Amino acid sequence: MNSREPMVGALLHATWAVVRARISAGLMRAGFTDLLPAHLMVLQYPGPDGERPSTLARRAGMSKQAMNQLLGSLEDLGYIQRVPDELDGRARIVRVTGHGALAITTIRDIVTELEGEWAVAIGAARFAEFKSVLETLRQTQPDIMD
Amino acid sequence: MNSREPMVGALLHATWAVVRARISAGLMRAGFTDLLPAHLMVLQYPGPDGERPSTLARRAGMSKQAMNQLLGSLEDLGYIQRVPDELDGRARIVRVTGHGALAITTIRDIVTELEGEWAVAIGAARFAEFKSVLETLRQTQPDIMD
DNA sequence: CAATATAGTAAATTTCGTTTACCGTGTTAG
DNA sequence: CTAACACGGTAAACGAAATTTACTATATTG
Repeated sequence: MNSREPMVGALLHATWAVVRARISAGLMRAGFTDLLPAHLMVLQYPGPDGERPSTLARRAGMSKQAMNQLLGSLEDLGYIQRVPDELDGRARIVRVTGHGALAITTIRDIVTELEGEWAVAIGAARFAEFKSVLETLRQTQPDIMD
Repeated sequence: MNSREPMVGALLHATWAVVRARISAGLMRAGFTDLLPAHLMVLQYPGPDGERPSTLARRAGMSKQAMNQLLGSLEDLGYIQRVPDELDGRARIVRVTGHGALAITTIRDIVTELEGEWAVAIGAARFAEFKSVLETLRQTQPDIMD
């Protein structure tokens, strides 16, 4: 019985940390020095534009209060706005500002570049298969929250 | 140009969240109710036994001070001990207690079970390939810390 | 229309990690 | 040999990030 074999949990976390580090470093280099790590959860794919705070909270796997704090600071920093939903007096809709869109584009470019490197490293076909498996496995878990 | 395609960052993070949730839920069910989420970084594969605090810090990608706080609370809770290193008067060695070993085994069983489900879901061969790719990609990043 | 559910907010608290600063031990260069 | 430096660990203060608890206002349902 071999227990020296690394387990998916650790592997997934470590590999995600690689992406995260690249995004953070790239954003700093691009001048987005006011973005904190937690903000990435909001700006990351597929971005918050047009969504409700509570939808974003569920998507990020955190409470709506926590998400609202993130949105509050992102609003203070000028990346997003929260406008009233015309169709539902209780709700708000997140709108990404021009500045926010620029940050999102920057993140997307950074990740695209990394994906390119990875595709070269292990082969485009294998990498595509890898992403496809990831997507399938993620959907194993119904994201019920709060 | 299709920008509707999910990117690795989000995928990795979401999939890791699935594992994390399973571990937390399983630990609670098994009675380890005093373990906090951050403790998993220490107890997760391959476990801290015989290692130095600073080694664990580097492995977890955090400062040695942060790791020491985790180790301190895990010691208070009876999961580990820190004993002096006989060969180096400055260093300490982490020793997992019986209780700690039980928690580690529990985590390992939970992840093994999930891996089994995943292997069934997508096929054992594809899953093995998936893990292999993960391992390769993780090593893209040299883990230099502190 | 009353009861309940939903969306969001606010404040306090806890958890988590970094920063700054330090002590003691080991290693190395002169 | 010993002075300088590197290394492992620790402590306290702080900052970041998320939860818990509690509440308001609007929608929906019976």
